[in-house]
Amino acid sequence: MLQLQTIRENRDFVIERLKVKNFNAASLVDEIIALDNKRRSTQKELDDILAQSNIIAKEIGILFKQGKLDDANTAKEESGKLKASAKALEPVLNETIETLNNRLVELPNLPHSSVPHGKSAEDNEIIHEEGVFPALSPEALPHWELASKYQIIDFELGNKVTGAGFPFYRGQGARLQRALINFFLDQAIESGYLEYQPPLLVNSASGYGTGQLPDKEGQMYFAPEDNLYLIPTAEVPITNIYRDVILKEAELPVQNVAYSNCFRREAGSYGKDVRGLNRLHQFDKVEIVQIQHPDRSYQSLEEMKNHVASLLRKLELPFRILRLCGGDMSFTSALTYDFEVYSAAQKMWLEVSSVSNFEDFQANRMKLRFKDKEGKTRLAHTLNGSALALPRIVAALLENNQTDQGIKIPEALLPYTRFNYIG
RNA sequence: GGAGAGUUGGCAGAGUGGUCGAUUGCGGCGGUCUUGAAAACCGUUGAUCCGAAAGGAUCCGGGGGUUCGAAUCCCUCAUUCUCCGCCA
Repeated sequence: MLQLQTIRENRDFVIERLKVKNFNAASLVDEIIALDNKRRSTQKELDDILAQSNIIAKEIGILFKQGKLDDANTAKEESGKLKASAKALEPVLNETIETLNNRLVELPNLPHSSVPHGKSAEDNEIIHEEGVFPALSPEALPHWELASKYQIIDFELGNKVTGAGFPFYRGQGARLQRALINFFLDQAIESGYLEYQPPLLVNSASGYGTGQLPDKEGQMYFAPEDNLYLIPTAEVPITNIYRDVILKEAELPVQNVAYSNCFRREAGSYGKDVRGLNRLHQFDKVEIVQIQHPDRSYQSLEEMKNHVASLLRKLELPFRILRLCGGDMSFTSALTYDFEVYSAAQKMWLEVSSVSNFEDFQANRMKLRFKDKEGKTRLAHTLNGSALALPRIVAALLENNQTDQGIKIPEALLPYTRFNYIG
């Protein structure tokens, strides 16, 4: 969430910026400012009462010691009155704070000044494109058919055992998955990231910390018996490591990487472009997360962007980078780059990574801070990106590299697969 | 799953109803001394909110309660340790 101070001091600027996200913030912002004023005056009032009653409580202690029981009892009465008025004020204050917080989390992050205006995915700005489209014969197969031809991914079996969107990977398919995971992890480690293996279930405090809760609750699988959510991305546990943490400036940047299964209900997205590996309920992803000094977070964003680009280059996949427009960006992001690979048999661009700078939006919600050189406590910036999500990478690899001898494995993966062809 | 014991500041560890936001030690920071460093000595050292400041309020695992007053008493949840049971 945005900082109150920002909203208070830059009302018009906040409203202006959020127009880029097609969000009309004026009335919400004014309501927040009004609630904040009420909160402050109520708190002042309560603080004064408490201060008064603290003084009396101390006096009573002294009076008792001196044996002045009558005076003590008089003071008790007075204290009782103060207490009653404090009791009356407390719910007012709590309610105000609660309403204020509820309003505050409705306000999206401000988009960076470079974010293009726009309504939907069509308005995203293509900032980079590289690689060559493979020349496939007209008989080239989409990946779901290649998957069954070589018996490497079994969607039907997944339907039987679990349900749609939970495929089995088999033989060389399973080994390719494992190879990609290790390749991605090793590449990240080489770039200075520290590997974690996170829990796959998280509590609700973590869900709030990274912003999945409250608004995207329906997108997560939930285990009610234990009140835990299956993670939709490793971003959730990895970023929440730092919830309520104050880092030293010297510890920045924090660079973490984690492989995890990701679970998404994908409620409401049935029907379109969901064949094969294009959209799954359970998939594998390697995620990179950075926590950085506010002055250097955009530098980190560029580094992360370059890291992802280098992975796709090594996998020899044609790809492009988009700068998301205001309308297509997530609620929490200030600037997002999407990576898409070209899957040549489907003739479709598939999103395989999304790299974002959240600035202090997540950090404010989680109270993730650092102590700067002057000893001042400040909010840190958080960033994350997929590096990479597996299923669509696999889809593109299968489709683009199909040959008469089978599916050709790119050079960079050979040490990991230890086979040159699938088939 | 059952029984018992814990949870205090960066860490260790006092504090069982009254001036305790909290003794002390370590660590950190600043200084004296030194060519420099170490040692020694002196000082300093949590977070949040309100306030221009002075100052005030809140926080001793989370939440609730008792009391004029709670780190200290009660309830509840979480968590750690020990023992028993079960188990990859």
